[in-house]
Amino acid sequence: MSYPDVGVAGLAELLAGPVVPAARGLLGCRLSAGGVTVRITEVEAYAGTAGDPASHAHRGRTPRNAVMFGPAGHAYVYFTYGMHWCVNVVTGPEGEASAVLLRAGEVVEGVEVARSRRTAVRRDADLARGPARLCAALGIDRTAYGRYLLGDGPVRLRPAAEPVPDTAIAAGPRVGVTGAHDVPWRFWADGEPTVSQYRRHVPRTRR
DNA sequence: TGTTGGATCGGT
DNA sequence: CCGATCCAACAT
Repeated sequence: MSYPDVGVAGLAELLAGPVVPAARGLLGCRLSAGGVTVRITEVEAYAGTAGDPASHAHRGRTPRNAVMFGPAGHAYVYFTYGMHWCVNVVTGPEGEASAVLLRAGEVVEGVEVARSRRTAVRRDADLARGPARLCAALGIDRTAYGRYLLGDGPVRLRPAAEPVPDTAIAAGPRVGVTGAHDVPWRFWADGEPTVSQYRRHVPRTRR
């Protein structure tokens, strides 16, 4: 199965631009890896060093976030909470370090494979409902770090078969971030059962 | 070299 | 609500 080059080129152009339109445009796009394809239903935009305290690139370039400073269309994969992987699509021009976190998706191909990686799941809608669950369903880990997503590699991002219309996109504060609660940079396809549950960030007091 | 807490999840 | 479980980032 292949997609028209013109669609991929259009997506590349979108990702090379400002992060908020890129985030909105990623809704409905398809991400394939490890024998599973998801239709993206929820994302979050992160600005680079440009005053976004929630961004992993906020304090400048480090080995972990280095790929964010490169060209758009590459995967920024990070490990968190000692056990989970999450994936972002790098956006904007080189040096800007903006990215879009893929928070949730609907599994549209490879449901059985996804289920084999997510054995605790009951409903199909929960297979990729949450950023770490999405990576688990697709088998994405550190080996996907820095990969270009619009080529013929093992992790592929493709344009939406049916783009999510602007009127069907809801927005709200980002999940799990310590500050910037007033910035509505979480976007989701309204009414989708695959969208992750909103949890306000609660700092831990003890360990 | 040591300390701290995180763009989470699943079970209770 | 809590515990799991690693490691990046920063302080010393």
